[in-house]
Amino acid sequence: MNQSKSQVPCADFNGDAEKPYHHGDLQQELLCAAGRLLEDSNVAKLSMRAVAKAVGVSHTAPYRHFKDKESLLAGIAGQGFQMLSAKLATATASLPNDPAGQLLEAGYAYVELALSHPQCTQLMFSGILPCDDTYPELKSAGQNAFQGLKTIIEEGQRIGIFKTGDIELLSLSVWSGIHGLTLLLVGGNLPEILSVDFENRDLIQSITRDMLEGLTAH
Amino acid sequence: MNQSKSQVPCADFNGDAEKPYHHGDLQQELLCAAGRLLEDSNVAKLSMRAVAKAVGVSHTAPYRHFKDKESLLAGIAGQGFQMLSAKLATATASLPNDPAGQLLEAGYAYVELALSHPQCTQLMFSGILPCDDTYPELKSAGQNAFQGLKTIIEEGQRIGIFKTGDIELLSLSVWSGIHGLTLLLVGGNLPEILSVDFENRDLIQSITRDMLEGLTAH
DNA sequence: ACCTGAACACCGTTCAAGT
DNA sequence: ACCTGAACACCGTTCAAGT
Repeated sequence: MNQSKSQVPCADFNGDAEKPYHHGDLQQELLCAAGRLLEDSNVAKLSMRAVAKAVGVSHTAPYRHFKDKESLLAGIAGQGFQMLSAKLATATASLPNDPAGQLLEAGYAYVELALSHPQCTQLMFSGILPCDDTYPELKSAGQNAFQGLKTIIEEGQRIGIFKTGDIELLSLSVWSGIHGLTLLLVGGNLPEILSVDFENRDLIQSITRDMLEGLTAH
Repeated sequence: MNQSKSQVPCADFNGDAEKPYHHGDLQQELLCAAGRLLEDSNVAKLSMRAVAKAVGVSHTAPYRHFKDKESLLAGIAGQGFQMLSAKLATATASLPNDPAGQLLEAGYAYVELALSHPQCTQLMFSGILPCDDTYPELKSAGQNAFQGLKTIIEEGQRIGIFKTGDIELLSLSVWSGIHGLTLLLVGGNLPEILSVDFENRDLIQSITRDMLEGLTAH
């Protein structure tokens, strides 16, 4: 899958591509390479210098495009939130008029994305990055992702299958549940805690059902 | 600014030989100082050398007691899990025969501890530390914390106020909800996402109610 | 405008040597 | 047994200088 950095045995293939002094779109290439390197290890071990080297540029070049390392990380996290919004939108659109089903699909989407980009997911919610206006793009990307959930709850209330109540609070309850499960999965905490090795889909299904039904006996 | 040992302004108070060559309980002191320094910044910026300096020992001394930096971090996280278990136990004991109330108290306890040690909380679930047998103490501390929740669910089922079902799956649903809310609070993601500035207690209460009642309209 | 190389002040970790 | 100091291979970041 990803052995890209251990060694590059046949690195002579750049003979035909005379790298010009000015790079094409260095900013985007740095972001892209950084995202890849991030998943190869973890946020603590991602280095500016390694990113620069990965795109074949001097170790100070990134500072033309990113104020510092945090700013680069904010760029990666922003992309993560955008992917999340997109996946949630797709999941919602796939089951029109079925908010309960949409919730389940949203859960799948959330977990799937998180497990395919675990380090990025950690970064997005790690508190390393400020959530205020320091990185406006990061902030709005996060808001968009939450909006996706709110839309589902709103629709469920409108057609009368979800209980009434503050939409943001209900959305937060649902998000917390999915988010908590996702981070436990990503963090690898579950295998040591559950005595049975459940499939991820079963876990999401179980949690979604509990969120809909509640814990109380009837 | 590197005058490390050339001069210390008022360092004569060690005349009574307070500091012997062999330190009292260096391991515990390192752990303690590391926990403090961690909360002063974040896990990425915590350095072995700074910890050593904080307890007044050479920067290589910590390696007598911790194999590497990760091992030190595991020690901090382990303490965090122990505190969590203890708080959950206290919360549970405070309301005997009232599992629903215990759930709410457990939620308060979880959030309270997390907000008073945010960086430690991030570390505990960051995936930076392996959850397998690499750090047995860390693993069992985590299991103990989860056990606290399972006990509440079990009791609720026993007296018939919680629905039947696999205890671990139900516990996981509950934990996910509380955990998700907690991490969103700790990560600072909520202020940018909720348009109203709720009190933490109200958020926990709202989520606990939703977990008990469920989202479905009746 | 965009990139480089040297430079500085840090890191984590190892190891021979001191007490 | 426990700690130190020098050493090594890294970092992030700055800045004068090159194209």
